Amino acid sequence: MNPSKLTVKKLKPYNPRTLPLVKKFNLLCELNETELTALAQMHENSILLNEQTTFLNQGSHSNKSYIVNRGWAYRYTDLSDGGRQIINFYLPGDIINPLAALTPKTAYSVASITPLELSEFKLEAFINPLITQSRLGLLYGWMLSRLDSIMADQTIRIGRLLAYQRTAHLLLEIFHRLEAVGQTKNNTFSMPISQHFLADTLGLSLVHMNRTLKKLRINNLVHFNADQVVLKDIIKLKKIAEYQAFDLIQTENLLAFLNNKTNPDLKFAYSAA
Amino acid sequence: MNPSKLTVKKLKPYNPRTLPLVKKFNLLCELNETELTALAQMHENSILLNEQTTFLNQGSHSNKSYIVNRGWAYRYTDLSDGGRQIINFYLPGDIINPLAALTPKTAYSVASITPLELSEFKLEAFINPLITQSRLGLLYGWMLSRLDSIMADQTIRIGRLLAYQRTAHLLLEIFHRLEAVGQTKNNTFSMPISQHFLADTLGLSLVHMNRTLKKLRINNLVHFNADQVVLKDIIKLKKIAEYQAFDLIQTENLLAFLNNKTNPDLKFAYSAA
DNA sequence: CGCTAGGTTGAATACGCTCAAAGATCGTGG
DNA sequence: CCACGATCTTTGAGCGTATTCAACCTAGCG
Repeated sequence: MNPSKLTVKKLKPYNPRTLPLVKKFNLLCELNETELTALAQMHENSILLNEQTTFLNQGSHSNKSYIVNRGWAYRYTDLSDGGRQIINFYLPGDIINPLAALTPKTAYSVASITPLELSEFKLEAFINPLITQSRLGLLYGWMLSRLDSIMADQTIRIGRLLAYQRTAHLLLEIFHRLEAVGQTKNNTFSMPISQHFLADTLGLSLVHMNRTLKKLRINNLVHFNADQVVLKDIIKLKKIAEYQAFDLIQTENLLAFLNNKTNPDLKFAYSAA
Repeated sequence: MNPSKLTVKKLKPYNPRTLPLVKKFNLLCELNETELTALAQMHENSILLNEQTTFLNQGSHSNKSYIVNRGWAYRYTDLSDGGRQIINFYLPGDIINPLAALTPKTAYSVASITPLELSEFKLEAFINPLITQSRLGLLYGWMLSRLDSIMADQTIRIGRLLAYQRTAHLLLEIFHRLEAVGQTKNNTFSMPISQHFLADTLGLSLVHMNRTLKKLRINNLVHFNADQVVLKDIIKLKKIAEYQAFDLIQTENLLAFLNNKTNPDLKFAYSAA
């Protein structure tokens, strides 16, 4: 990693509830003070990265995980013909390399898209709060499971949907993920990536990506202006994309589910003996 | 789940070391008696399923995880046009729904391909051994991370590789995963799935799948006989597929890595306070 | 003002799909 | 033992989505 592209600083005082990860978790259940403190501790240091900087290299060793506080990042692999496949994006509130401490090698590269503000943490340093405060462990596990769903949806998109559908599907996913951290407004969000990134995510050529976006524009489904995206008809988009993904905000009763997990039985199971 | 298709029985006495999951872990580090006992306990009950039976339904609630002891299963989603996308296969030694206890909904359906022998377990019942015996927790986390890599590879395959490459890539992945549980011999393994399954995995039509397999056969790279697959030139296949996936058996020093994780510092972090 | 990165469009090509039909294999029942 | 159906495999032919190649346009920046 080029040191010139990296700044480490202590975060200035902040309200934990404004942290994207906390916002996301807070949608799922009302966090108490102890939990907020533990999460705040995971955010204690901060890294600032320039845009377009690879900070995790395929095959390298790293036992560090990162919380995205601001900006976008992506995980990818380069191919011999000059092509690139983007595996997934990391948006504010996402965790990069969540199991780093348990794996000897980083399997894919991760780079920033925009200027990026990360909190670096070592899972092993937070294992105790995660397992002793049962709901935090559940939330962490829930998040791992969400990542798995995001990956599965990516497979569905590029495996069986047409370019037009794929694109609608991805826009919907990004919309809902940003919605969960309060970064949408009137079906509008900021998408700071070029068409090249979209193409490399959806397994399309740049040219076809462009034509596909044009078609969505012409059909009055999506409006693009600079990096602002407006989803003009979410219902129709979902129909086109066969979008059936887990909708975070509408998750009927994860709250009830989580509260249920704090029954004595489970407390015993999750708390340190 | 149709009860007629399901049998629950106690497993007859067995040597834990013959269990696929244990075999896989044992390649990574020499398990001690305590660890073997804990793993054996996770295998205490057994479910037998007929072939072609869906046993986890998209959207349903389930807090059960399963270890695959014998047979193949797959996770998939059906599409409105009658199509299907297979997200991943579950082979012996794999864990289905590893975080079930932490998630309110099963996001995708899972079905058996062959007759299937599973061990059902609830994660919460094994949280204590997993966290107090630090290496088991590491191995579980390592496995979650492996699943993530498998999903990422699936994205690379169908996103940026040609049908010919995709097929080679998938065959190599299956080969290495079976190798890890001792189910290969002389570059040969059993693949009990029709071409239809391969097509739905790789995002190809059945017809094109067939032509692609023929091309691999003609080029003398793979030999098919009934459900036996022989990889006749692994080096060349890897080159064709740009296969750079994590090779379990060659994992240079996961053992050293794991042993390192048992230093006093980490013991403290992982063991119950 | 000229450079660079990103976006847009046209035209030819190719990879993979659909439709269609014919073999192969296997279990089952007459 | 053979006939039959079901499932899987194989092959041909025409078509369509997406690719590649090649330009040109636009906006931002030094």
